[in-house]
Amino acid sequence: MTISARVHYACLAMLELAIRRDDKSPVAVREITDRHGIPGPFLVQILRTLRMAGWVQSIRGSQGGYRLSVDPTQITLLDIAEAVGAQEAGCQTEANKTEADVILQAFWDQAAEASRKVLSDAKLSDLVERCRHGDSTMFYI
Amino acid sequence: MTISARVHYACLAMLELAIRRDDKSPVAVREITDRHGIPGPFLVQILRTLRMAGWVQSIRGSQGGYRLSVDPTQITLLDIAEAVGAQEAGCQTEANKTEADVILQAFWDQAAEASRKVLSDAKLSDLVERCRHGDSTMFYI
DNA sequence: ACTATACTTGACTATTGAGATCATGTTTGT
DNA sequence: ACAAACATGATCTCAATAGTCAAGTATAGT
Repeated sequence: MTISARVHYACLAMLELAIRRDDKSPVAVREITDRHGIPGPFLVQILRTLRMAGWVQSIRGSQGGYRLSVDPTQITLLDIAEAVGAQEAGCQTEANKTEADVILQAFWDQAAEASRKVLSDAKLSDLVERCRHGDSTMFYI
Repeated sequence: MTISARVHYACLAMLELAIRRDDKSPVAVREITDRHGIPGPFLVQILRTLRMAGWVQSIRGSQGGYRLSVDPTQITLLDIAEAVGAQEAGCQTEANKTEADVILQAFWDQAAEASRKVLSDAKLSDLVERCRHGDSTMFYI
């Protein structure tokens, strides 16, 4: 599971929208790019993907912007990463013929699964909480 | 932890050399490439890296080849992957300024650590055993 | 109705790194 | 001497990521 800038940006945007989901007015793209230093048109591209996934809603026109349209407890970092196209870490060599290939592949799969597990345990709502409490300290295993 | 073809090939080569470490004569590059369908010059490039890591020894001249020069119980898949340059999955955006950045980064790190853990538990000697017993079935957690 | 603001869409460019190859040189067994 | 086999560095191709541009559409506020 490779975390590209695209994935990171997508998560930042979702987090921002989740934090401000009770605002009266929607969040403008500009506000997100300014706060996090994301290239504007690039974020728009990413938001489009998120909209097609049904997770954000866009409001056009002046005073427009984006709004979260799902329950933050139902979305995980893994969901977001996969939606914007993080690719599997599994090194799929076309035809695994030899036994050694198969054995190694099993480990690659297992490693990929381990990181997927971490990300699928991270609910968007948890991140919101963490941001609200200014709790940027993490507990590693 | 992205598993590139380079990493996969490196592990295949190390595994092959580990299996045949008690052979009288060294293993020729040609034998490895033939068995696993690895592009010849590419494998040579990888073997050079492994030699510089001190894990294989090259014997020049006719009847030459490669030989494992370390104890297979001391080398893990993670070691090999890092030696040939698997890059961290951690998406290091130059300056993590905002708190959201820091919080997300912690998850990327944690995910990377999870897959590193899997690979660091896989000793080369274990793989050799598995190959010897024709045991290509894996036990997922 | 006009206009500024802000999202929509699709095409486009640039940079990077992985994967792979080539040519030429060096070493060594027979 | 000859051939087999490794050594080394340069080079090439291709795809994906990161990022840009331009022309268009919708809406709020006046």
